[in-house]
Amino acid sequence: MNEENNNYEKQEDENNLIAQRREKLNSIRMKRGAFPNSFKKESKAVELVSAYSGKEKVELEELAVQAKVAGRIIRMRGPFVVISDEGTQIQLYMNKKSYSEAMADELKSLDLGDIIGVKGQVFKTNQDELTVRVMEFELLTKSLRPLPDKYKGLTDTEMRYRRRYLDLIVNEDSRSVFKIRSRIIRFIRHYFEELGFMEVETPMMQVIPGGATARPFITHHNALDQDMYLRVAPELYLKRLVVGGFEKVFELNRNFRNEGLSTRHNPEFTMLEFYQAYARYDDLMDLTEDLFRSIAQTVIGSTSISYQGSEYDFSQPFSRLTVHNAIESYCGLHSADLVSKVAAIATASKLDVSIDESWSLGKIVMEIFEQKVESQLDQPTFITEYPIEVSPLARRKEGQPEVTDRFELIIGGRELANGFSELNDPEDQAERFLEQAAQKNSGDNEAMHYDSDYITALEYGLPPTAGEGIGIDRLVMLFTNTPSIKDVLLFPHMRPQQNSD
RNA sequence: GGGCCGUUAGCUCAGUCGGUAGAGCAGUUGGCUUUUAACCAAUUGGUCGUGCGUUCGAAUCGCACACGGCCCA
Repeated sequence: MNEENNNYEKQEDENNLIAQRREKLNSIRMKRGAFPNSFKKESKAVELVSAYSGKEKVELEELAVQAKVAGRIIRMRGPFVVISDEGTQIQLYMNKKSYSEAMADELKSLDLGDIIGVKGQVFKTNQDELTVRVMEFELLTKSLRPLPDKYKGLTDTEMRYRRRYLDLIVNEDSRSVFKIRSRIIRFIRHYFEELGFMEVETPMMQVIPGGATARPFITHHNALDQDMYLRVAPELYLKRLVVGGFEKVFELNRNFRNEGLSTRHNPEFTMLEFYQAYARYDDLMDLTEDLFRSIAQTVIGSTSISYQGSEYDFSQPFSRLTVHNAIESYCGLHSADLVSKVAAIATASKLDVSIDESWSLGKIVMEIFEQKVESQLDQPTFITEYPIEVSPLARRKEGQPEVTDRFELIIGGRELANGFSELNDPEDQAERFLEQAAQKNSGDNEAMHYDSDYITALEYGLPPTAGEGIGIDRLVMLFTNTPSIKDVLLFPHMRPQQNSD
């Protein structure tokens, strides 16, 4: 505490503007409690606007409505002060000539950014602007730091991410993105509950990280002297619940992956995963189409949306293509070009896709797909028949054991969802885990661990089940037309700044 | 990991050929007081991202580093 105070003392004189405001705060402290908390807000700006902005000036004079509102001062022009109350602006009329000398001094010392509470009568100005004629006002919180430019706002992307609160004060667009995010998440919960799914919470700290091929974060539990991992996916726990008889479950929460940052990747991100017993992967494709259509309809208000220059109409069925068909049609190939490992290596080299010749056929095929096809898939497309080697938890396709009953949904060249019929054969699963463990031993730190408790669960019997994960951040990017995952995360991960003291 | 671009006042940005740092906004003082990016007058404010180098002299040229953005892998 002492140390903090010392630092606080030291950072005085950051600049004149802040020093001047500190002076003002000090003189307030001399007179009274500088941070009063007894003001009761009786109206929201948004309520006043919706109730009275349609009324005529004379009507309002007759009604003589009294209002008690509070908010942050974001504009001052002469006797007019505009406050922002939860993003809604309302104008106040505060003419110092109509106050006592003491109150006039108080008014004069108000700054942009201060939070005030006021009481007065609602009226309309000659310019037809709804306004509160302030009879009494009280400074509730002094703002020591000046707000960004009143016209240009805060445009520096780094500052917008690092000081999100400032971004939210001055950029209504940014507020809107996070309101839509919240509505989407609320809608998804409602949607799954209506379908009879139960929301559950499974461990975020796991002894064996499973459910996805990704590098985990490692932490340590001191009392047990045990290394633990932040989960890369909840999948294996959710399927244990299906074994336990919770046949329709979903979890909507954070996953953690120890990988780089990009416009599509943040180390912690939000994932929806859901599992339904007695369903197949094609049932989930139908559900996914309906989910996207419903989100667009309910949250955005239209089944058509535009995203970074593309238009997507979710009232239309999504196209469905196998991995092989997609590569063939987007790279101008024939089925013979991917039929064997030798052929696939030659094809990769022809397409200038860098691969490792020790990789399996399936992995080479997927590398070609990811490098040459995925980014070209603009309109919503389900890609199916993923190779078994890259799908260690998915059921084999009937009569075609080298591929799985799996799909991914690609929109705008990005993976939005990944689902499959679950592998419920414990012996096949054990072999797949062994294969993953072998890859891990040979240096692939994204490969899965062998999870023997999960095998035990499967041995008790997992009913035929289908499951899916949907990346919520990317989904929100799509519906808010934002180019970077940082735009839809309130506090995206940033490198620490130097000289921050 | 590689390439390109950016970093100058609280915010948004100029800064010519290397020659002693500029504007608007906000801030301060005064005026005006039913304005709409309010207006009028005066005025304060800078470790030019950090470090090293070249030079008589560096915001400007060179090198390295940091952070951010975009593109590629």
